[in-house]
Amino acid sequence: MAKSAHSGQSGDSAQRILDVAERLLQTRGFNGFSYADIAEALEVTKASLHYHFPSKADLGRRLIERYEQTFLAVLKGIDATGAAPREKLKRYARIYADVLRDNRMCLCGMLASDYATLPKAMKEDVRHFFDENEHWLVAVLEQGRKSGALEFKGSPLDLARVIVGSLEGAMMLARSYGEPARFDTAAERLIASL
Amino acid sequence: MAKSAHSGQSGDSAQRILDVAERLLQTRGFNGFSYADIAEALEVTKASLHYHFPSKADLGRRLIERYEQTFLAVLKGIDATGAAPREKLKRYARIYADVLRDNRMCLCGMLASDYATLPKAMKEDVRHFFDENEHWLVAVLEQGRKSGALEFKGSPLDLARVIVGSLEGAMMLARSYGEPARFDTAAERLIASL
DNA sequence: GTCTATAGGTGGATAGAC
DNA sequence: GTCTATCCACCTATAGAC
Repeated sequence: MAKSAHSGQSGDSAQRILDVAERLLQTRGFNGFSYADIAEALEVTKASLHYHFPSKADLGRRLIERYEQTFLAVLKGIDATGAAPREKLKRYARIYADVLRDNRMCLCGMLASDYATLPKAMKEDVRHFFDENEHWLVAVLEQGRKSGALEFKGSPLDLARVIVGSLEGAMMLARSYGEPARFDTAAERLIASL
Repeated sequence: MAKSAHSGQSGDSAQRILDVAERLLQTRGFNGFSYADIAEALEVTKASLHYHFPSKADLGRRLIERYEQTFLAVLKGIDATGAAPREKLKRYARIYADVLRDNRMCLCGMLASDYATLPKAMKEDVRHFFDENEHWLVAVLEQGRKSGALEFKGSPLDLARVIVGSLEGAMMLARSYGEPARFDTAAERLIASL
C-alpha cells in the first residue's frame, strides 16, 4: 500500500500493463506488438493504456527502467551471498537461462536488434543497461583474477563484453531452435574456459 | 544475359529490389521496414514491387535464400584456399566484421530476433542458414583438432554453436554502440582460446 | 481511470489500364 | 513490367463523456 491508498488500484493498472507489454516485447520485439495487443490481453481499451503511457516511447522507456532495476537487484543479491567469482558467473548466466525457459529473450537483447528503429531516449537506456552489466562483470572478473579463482588474458572489460555478447547471442539462437539447453551448453563452456 | 534476352532488364528489377530490401532488413529488422520504404528508395510504386514479390513472406524467403547462397559461396572460397583451420576461423569471423562495417547486422541474426513473428517458411529458412554454418564450422574444427592446430574440449558441434552465437551476439552489441572494433576484440579472443 | 468515438496515417495487397 | 487507384485492416494518438 505504498502508493495511492485512496484510489483502490491505481498503481496496479500500470504494473499489469507493464507485465503484459514486457512479455510481448521480449517475445516479438518493439515493432512486433501494439497497444491493441496489450488491450486485448487485459480486456481494456487502447485509450486507457495511453492514459498510463502516453506514447509507445514512454512505455518502452518504463519497460527498460523496470527491467534494469529488477536485473540489478538480482546482481546485488548475488553479491550479498558472498559466493566465489566463478559461482557468481554461473548465477549470472542462470538469470538468462531462467528468462529463456519462460520463452522470452532478454528485453535489452531484443531491443539491441531493434536498435536502429528506437526513439533516441530508448537507445540511451538500452546502452545503460549493458554498461551496468559490464560494470558488474568487471568487478567479478577482477576479484576472481586477483584471488586466483579465475584465469584469463587481456582486460576484464573486454572479457566482460565477450560474456554479455556470447550469452545474448546464445540466447537468441537457442530460442529460435526452441532448445533452451543450447544456451546452457554454451554458458557452461564459456565459464569453464576461465 | 542468361535470363530474358527479350525484355531488357527483367532480372535486374528483382535484384535491385532485393538489394534495397536486404539492407533494410539487416538494419531495421523484418517488422521495421515496408514496401513503401523500398519503393521510395527505388523511385517506383509499391504495386510494381508486388509484381516481383507478391507477399512480404515471399520477399523474405528470397532474401534469405540469396543471402545463404552468397554466404556459403564465400565459405567454399575459404575452403578452396587450403588455409589452416585457425586461419579459416579468422576469415569466417571476417565475414561478419565486413558486414558490420557496412553498418548492417547479419541478415539471419536479425531474423533470429524477429523469429516469433515470422511466417513458418521463413523460420525454417533461418534455421537452415544456421545449420549450414554449424556444418561448415564442425568440419573446420574436426580438421583442426585432428591435425593439432586447434585444441578444445567437448564436441565440435557444441563449439560450433558457441562460435555462431558469440559472433552474432558480439555483432549485435557492437552495432548498438556504433563500435565495430568491439566485435573484432571479441572474435579475436574467441579464436585465440582454441 | 476507463470508456466511446474518431482522427490521420501507414501496413500489405489487389484490379485493371497502359 | 510499371502505373493509378483503391481496399481494408491496423497503427499510434487524442478529445471528451462518464
